[in-house]
Amino acid sequence: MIEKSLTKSTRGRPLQFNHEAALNVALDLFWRHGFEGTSLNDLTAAMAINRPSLYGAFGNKAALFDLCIETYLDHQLAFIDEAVEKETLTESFDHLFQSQIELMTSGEPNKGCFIVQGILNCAEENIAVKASLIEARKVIEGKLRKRIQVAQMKKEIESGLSPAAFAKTVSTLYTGLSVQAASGATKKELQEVLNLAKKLLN
Amino acid sequence: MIEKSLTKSTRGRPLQFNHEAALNVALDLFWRHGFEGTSLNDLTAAMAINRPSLYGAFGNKAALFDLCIETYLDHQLAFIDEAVEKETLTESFDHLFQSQIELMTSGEPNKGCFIVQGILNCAEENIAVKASLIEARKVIEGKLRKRIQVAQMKKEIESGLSPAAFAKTVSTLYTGLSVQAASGATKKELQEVLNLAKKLLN
DNA sequence: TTAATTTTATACCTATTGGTATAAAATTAT
DNA sequence: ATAATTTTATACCAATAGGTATAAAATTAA
Repeated sequence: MIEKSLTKSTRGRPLQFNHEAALNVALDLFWRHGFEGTSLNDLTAAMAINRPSLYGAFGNKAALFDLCIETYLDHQLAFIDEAVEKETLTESFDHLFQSQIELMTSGEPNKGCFIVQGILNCAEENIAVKASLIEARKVIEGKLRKRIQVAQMKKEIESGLSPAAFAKTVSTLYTGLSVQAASGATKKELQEVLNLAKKLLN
Repeated sequence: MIEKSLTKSTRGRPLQFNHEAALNVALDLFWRHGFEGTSLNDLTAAMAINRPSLYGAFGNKAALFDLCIETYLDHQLAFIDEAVEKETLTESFDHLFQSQIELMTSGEPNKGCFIVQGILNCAEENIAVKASLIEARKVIEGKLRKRIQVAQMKKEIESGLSPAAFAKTVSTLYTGLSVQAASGATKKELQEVLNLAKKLLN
């Protein structure tokens, strides 16, 4: 019953659009304009489906947004999992921030980070949406913390400082960069910031 | 003609509300819920005036928001001007970030930074609002840059690095902290981040 | 006291919002 | 073929958005 719309049905009129492609289009819109800034008319026009189809396939606007968060984490932020698996902590941070800058200065204008945009963007009535985003950030920060703990065990960095605090500091730099990108900073400017910030990361 | 509503009129029914107090109420709402997240009904209810009075006194919603930016810069961010006038660069940064953390963890939940919230918050149709906010950030970054140049002239820090890039790095940390605050970070957590980040600032 | 002037209050306007009822269209199982 | 099932299309809904027309209320100048 729950998987009604998840399992491919054998009877009835076939779906006339690609589920995943439509989801990516929705993510692109939410990314650029935020949850409240993207209307259902915007969505259905860009996804090239009509409104009841959207509700049938994705539930409602908030559920669609949640699916976009998943899509973003799985596809756009795959570099985070890559980063934490690097051999040294320096390599991890390099891969993390290089990939981030690349992603956030793609598009015209810069799209910044979908998660960060969303957290600041959504109004009070959509508190559930905001909670999903904050949870996503917590997951990311957890991955960074574990990576830092490994580095401490390997004596790569001093074991005195709190991994949680260090992870939050890295996360703070990450969010700062994404806001700068969203404010129009160029890739070159972000690179310069990153170069200066390396004092912090080593 | 232009100053029609700026000059205090001698005839006619007197204003029944305090202009500045009403503005502060509006700032508080916009700060918490953003430009689109704050409706005219929200505004008039909280300001305890009716709609035509708001339009008569402040123009329209966007003009009111612009006035709130000014109010925020003048009153809430006064510590930036204080900071750049400190004797040493270390003192400047200390005052800057201590004041910032204090401000952004005031309120329940944390209000974060009005400017940063606004930049990420506003939709495409309110591009003028966003431009005002980005301009405000540019002014702040300029003040930091000048302070850093002074420090270089006084040989307080090495003269090799670019003041603009350094200022943008400080600004990046600033915005990162404000997003962390808006995401629910505690004052203690922000302090820890700041302590780690001091490696960056010295 | 009356005329001019300014603010306040009520009621309204059009456009847009997220969401849905209903029936036609397209498919598969019998 | 026909019945069952699923998606699509059109049209609609109530609620809310930002903004304004109109007239009453409150004040000062004459």
